[in-house]
Amino acid sequence: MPIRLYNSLTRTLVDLQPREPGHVTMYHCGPTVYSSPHIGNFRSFLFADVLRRFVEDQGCRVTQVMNVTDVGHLTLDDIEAGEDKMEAAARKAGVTAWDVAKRYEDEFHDCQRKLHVRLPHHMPRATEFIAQMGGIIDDLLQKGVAYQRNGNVYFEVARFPGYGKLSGKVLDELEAGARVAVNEEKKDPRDFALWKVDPKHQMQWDAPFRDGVRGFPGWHIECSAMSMHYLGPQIDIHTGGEDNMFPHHECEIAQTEAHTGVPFVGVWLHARHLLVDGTKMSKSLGNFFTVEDVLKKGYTGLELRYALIRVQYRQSLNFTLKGLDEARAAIGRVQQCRQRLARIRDGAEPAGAGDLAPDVAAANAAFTAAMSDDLNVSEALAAVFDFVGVANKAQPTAAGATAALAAFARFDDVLGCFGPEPKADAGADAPAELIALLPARDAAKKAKDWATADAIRQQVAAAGWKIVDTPQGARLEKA
RNA sequence: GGUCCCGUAGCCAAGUGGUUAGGCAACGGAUUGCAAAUCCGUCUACCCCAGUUCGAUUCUGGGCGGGACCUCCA
Repeated sequence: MPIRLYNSLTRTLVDLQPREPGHVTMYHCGPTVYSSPHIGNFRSFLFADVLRRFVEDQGCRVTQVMNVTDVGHLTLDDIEAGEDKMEAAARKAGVTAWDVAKRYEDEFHDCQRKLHVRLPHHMPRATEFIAQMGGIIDDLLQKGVAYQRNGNVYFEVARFPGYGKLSGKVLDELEAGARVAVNEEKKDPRDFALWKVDPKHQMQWDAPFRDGVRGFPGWHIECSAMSMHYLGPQIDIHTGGEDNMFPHHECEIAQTEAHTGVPFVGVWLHARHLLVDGTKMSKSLGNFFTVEDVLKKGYTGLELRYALIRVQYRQSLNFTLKGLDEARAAIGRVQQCRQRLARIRDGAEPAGAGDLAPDVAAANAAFTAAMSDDLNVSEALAAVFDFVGVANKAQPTAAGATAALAAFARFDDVLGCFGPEPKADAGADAPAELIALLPARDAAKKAKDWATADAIRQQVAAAGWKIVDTPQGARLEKA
């Protein structure tokens, strides 16, 4: 079944057709490492992760590149002062911009691990691709689509007819009242910087192109350089947050295609921003959460991951604490089901005669269909939960249970939000002294000595576990 | 001002021109010595107004409400 995706460039659903059959190349606009990653960032990154996992699930090899932007961009407040976000963060913390970048890059990777992200094959830093950026700038200058003024290099938008095709921005209607800083150097206000010169800037490099002046790269050029380096001039998929569409991706297209002369990206995908409590997340509203903020509240990475992927990427997702509680309950329902199946498979619980094969096939088909439909995770989850209901009602054979478990393993391989298969004996990891209590509990129950039975239950509960009574005797589960 | 998205039961959220999505919560029941989990049942909705239609939540137009982008932003 082909994977249908919504191409932002054409605003249509298209079948994913990799340039090289069986191999999909993806580039994702990654984090700018000047502050702690927040849940909004990770909605986008988890979307990219789920996309990669599903493409792999469908039998394609994937090569995935995500950049780390460790060169700062101008802040709104500090534009006048010529200070960028990383340098502002560095100044406030009393360290260098390089220190800031390192610290937050580490934090980003830590969050990736905690949210069970399958790591991209390459995660290059912008600062390590200055030479490659220079090569493109040099070429654009030679081709006459870029020009230099006082050392600053600008891309001349008027020389690239396709400018605006992604974002739909009409060239001569970019609102005069908008935040377009007046810049006398530019031939046209829409022209964007490829290289900037500012002696006050901490991060500086000798110009990596002919007749250039020492400075630092513009914001957009890094993605062109890095994607081209790893994936060649044409890539299958490029993702980012919806805010990246303009100007960032528009500029990427312009400079890359002006340089290579061929279409840059097969399918552009943009993730919708999430809302928190129904409104835009912002520090001033007090509804701003970093990944770490959420984990500190006691939620697991899986729970946060579930909450962030459960809505299709093109819909705005309303993130709430209640949603995290729902995620916890939903994951628990799946894991409970898997554990029972594991017990049946391992003979810890009597098997029945049910052959789940048709149900497994139906669930897999429904899941695939949902995910193939522009990554409709909500519908895919519905397929998973429909199957939970079927499995819970069934009395499967050991083979049937095994097949069902394989289906769940597959669902988790794609979504990554349920966790590993629970052990058949969930109490195996319990402290030995608790396990030792179980025979006494069974004996007490048999003797109808409820006082002793309850005392044992309480003792176990105090240690963070719980007793589950079954026809096969009592067993332990993590509370 | 320009461009674009959305409005589904208590909450989250799919989907469809006519046949109860799903999750969470709540309530009732089965099961259990008591529990947990599970199962059964209840709650069965599509912002408002027009239009098209045999029939609209689904299409069209208008309104109201929320949100996004218009060179900080995932």
